[in-house]
Amino acid sequence: MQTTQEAGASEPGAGERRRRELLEAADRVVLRDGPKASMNAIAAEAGITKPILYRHFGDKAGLYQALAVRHTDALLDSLRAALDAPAERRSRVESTLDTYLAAIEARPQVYRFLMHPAEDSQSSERGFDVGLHSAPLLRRLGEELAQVVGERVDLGPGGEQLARIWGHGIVGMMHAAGDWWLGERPCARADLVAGLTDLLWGRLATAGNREDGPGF
Amino acid sequence: MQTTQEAGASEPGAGERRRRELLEAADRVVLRDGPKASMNAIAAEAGITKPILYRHFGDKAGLYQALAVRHTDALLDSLRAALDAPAERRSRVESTLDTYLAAIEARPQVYRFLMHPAEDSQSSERGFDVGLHSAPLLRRLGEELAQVVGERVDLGPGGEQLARIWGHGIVGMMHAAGDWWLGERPCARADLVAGLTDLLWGRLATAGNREDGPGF
DNA sequence: TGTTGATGTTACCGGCAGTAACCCGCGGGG
DNA sequence: CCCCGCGGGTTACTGCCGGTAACATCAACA
Repeated sequence: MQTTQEAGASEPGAGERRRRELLEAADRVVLRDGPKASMNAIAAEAGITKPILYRHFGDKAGLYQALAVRHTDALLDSLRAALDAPAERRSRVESTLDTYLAAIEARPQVYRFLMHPAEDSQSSERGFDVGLHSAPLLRRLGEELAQVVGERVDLGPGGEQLARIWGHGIVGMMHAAGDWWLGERPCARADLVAGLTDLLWGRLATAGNREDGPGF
Repeated sequence: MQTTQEAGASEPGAGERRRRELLEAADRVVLRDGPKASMNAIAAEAGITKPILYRHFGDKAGLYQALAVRHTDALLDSLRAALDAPAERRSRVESTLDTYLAAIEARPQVYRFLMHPAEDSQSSERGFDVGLHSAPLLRRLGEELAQVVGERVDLGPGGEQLARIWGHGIVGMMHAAGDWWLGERPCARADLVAGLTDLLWGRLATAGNREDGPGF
């Protein structure tokens, strides 16, 4: 076995490499079978059997979380790049939205997996800790955006909290609209981006009522 | 053969009543056990056994959908009321947001169930029909809001499509922010409502940059 | 050589969704 | 009066999944 080329207790990154291989196999299966990929299928794809997966990731939620972290990191890098590009604010928002939509458009299976992960863990708690149930991806995106907004935009007193509200709100808007758009494809990506940006730019407040209808 | 409207056993609508009883039992179980409620548990709560549930609802997704429709209808009624109240536009938006948040605050278990229902069905299709995976509740809310906006607000040419984009976007914003808020409770409900409304009213566009930081 | 520890396997458990096959009371026709 | 069909109900099963215990293999080291 070509391994252990250097003496001592196994080379430093062997475990890490193995882990990455497993994650890539899991990725392939999830990409092929959707979120209902079974541990057996993932293990088979990786050329091993279930207990090894469990030794590496604890349980299914652990594997899913590891997968999610990978993809979320990648997506966050893209989004940060768009958010940091030198341009005026509206252009940044547009290109960030477009980056997100392009990502989910390119790999809808991955996206779907990220949005509906494990759901359970134990969490048999009372009504407490109702949180953290949904996709952690959305939370991370929301917090990240909140941080960017909070440290760059002057929102006056209480701005930190307002930034968090906006961060999660904007991310949710992006997500839901993207989800719907990905399913129905009612328009080009650019149209969706423009529409959402208009919404964020307050066009709902300034638009007039229609002559017909009860008004709004 | 219809029926035997006399004689105690079956009267017109008996099936409907039975169905409602079953749904109420299912509701109780879901409220108690969360989204992982099993068909066995639901059947036991209803005082019957599994196959009857399957005769009534086909499969678990069918039961879940029936439950979801009930709650979604109820929630939609509340929201429509808030949306139709006579007041200026901003007040309507605020009271609609507040109604939604009050609902999820009052019954977080029901809310969680509605947001993460079945996930599977068969749907082993290719990349097609990627849609309708997530909670149908969000889709319904989005379409409903799109309709209200589209028929009341003058959005110029292409307004129908823009209204749909906004409908789904606003609903997603409301949902994600509510989800986060419900989990962390970082502020009072009214603060969240105000923050989101500010966002929709374009405050992101008009806010200035902070002196420190790279600007936005 | 024998021990130890990592690595991998088989074989199993409990629980779930979903189904097949049986069961029982009741009304109607001979 | 008896039997027959039929709708509502149950028991008992299949197949799959997540998760685990116990066993097997092999390298390195004393």
